[in-house]
Amino acid sequence: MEVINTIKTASDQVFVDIRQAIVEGDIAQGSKISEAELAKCHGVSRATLREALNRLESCHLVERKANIGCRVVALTPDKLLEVYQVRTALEGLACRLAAENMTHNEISEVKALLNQHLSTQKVKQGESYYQEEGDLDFHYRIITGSKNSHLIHLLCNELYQLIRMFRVQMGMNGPRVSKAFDEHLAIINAIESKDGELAELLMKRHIGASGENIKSRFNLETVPA
Amino acid sequence: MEVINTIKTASDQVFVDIRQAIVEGDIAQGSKISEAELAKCHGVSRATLREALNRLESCHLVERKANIGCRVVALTPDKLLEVYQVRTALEGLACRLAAENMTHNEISEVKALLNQHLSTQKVKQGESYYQEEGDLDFHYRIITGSKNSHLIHLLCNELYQLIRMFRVQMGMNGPRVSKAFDEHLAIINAIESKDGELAELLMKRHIGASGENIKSRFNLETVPA
DNA sequence: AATCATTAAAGTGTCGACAATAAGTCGATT
DNA sequence: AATCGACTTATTGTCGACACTTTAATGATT
Repeated sequence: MEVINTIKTASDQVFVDIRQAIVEGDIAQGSKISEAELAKCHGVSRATLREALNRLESCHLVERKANIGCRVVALTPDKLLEVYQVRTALEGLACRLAAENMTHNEISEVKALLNQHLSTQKVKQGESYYQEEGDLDFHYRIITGSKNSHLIHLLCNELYQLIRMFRVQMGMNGPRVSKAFDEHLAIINAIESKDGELAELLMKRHIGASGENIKSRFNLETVPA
Repeated sequence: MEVINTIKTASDQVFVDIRQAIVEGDIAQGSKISEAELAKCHGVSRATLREALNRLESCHLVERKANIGCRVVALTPDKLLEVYQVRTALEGLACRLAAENMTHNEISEVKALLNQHLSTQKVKQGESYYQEEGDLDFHYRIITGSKNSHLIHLLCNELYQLIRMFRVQMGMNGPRVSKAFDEHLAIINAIESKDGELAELLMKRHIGASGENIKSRFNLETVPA
């Protein structure tokens, strides 16, 4: 389900490793990154590490300032809202384009995927990891189905990991699982009917619901008893 | 009107210089970039130049492949369409958010800006450069008015120069000038009325018209007599 | 003559060291 | 005692050289 990203160089490997460490929370949000330290830690030179840092900056996982250094992005509620607004607009577009451009075959595959999710969900009730992967997989297929390579790159390479970081570190799972399945089904049906307008609307609503879900969780955490 | 981008390091300067050369067409579309050559040409080391190339890749002006090299992006009709689809979605969102978040003062400034454009346009009929700058300035203000920093960064830092490249190298100007002014006026009025939905619709239509305009130009050029 | 293997050339990826900038420490001055 | 300034330290920016990969040119084989 990962975007095909063949690792050819040392900086590729370091980039992927650090990216995962940030997404999984092994490197804390907002923490400063020491080039020398991380380079030694990963067994590469600073030049190689800096190459990796540049790419991390491209996916908005770190922020650099000249002569000052590099910090892991901090997931404030504001930033969360901002990212979800952008994501909603872009995936809404992707969904509309998918209704125009997905082949019959691709649509069938997504429907098969959903059925597979359903059975997996029944077996592993409560265990949300698969569902989360499945959700991302569903979204990934719709996005690539848009056939807009610029949009695909933007979502899959530049925004995807940031969203994953949100979800992983906030432990998104739980009550939305079954609801999400129904929403996915409605979306792929709209796409199959070539109803781009409806597909876009449903996708926006679907993502908006996730956003609201996370937001409410934020409020619960920031206002404890 | 440029995004505040203080040049602090040598790679900053090289980045800005090469970016302009690409946007203005001094470096041809699709041409390969030799690191050694460009580095010598700009009087810096390859490491510094590579830093600049990384940033150029972030704004989608060049494409890199491991062990192969770096090429200036080629503006095919397909790519043009893709970028305009993304731009429409994002600036539409920006416009809706601007209707929610722009202050009365900011709105007044934009209106003053438009009046200034009108007079400039009357004086310099036919000369489209100012109008083009003005158009970008207008869009820039709406975008920043959204107050969504992620969206602002995406549009102003990662997409803006690519759009500028389109316009500069295809010599966009001409018959849409006066029409664009009216559309700008309608947009800012919708924003002033806090009608985000309408503002978004108008902006999408406005950008869509530009897109169609460029597309038809493409068709004229690709199918000569 | 065409194809494939070998080899030379050019270009990118990586490294360690040096230079420049920012942050922290200490002492002098008011 | 507090503030400012010079100095020290730590970190980032930049450089030139080397290693590796790709590409092409060359020559051997069928």
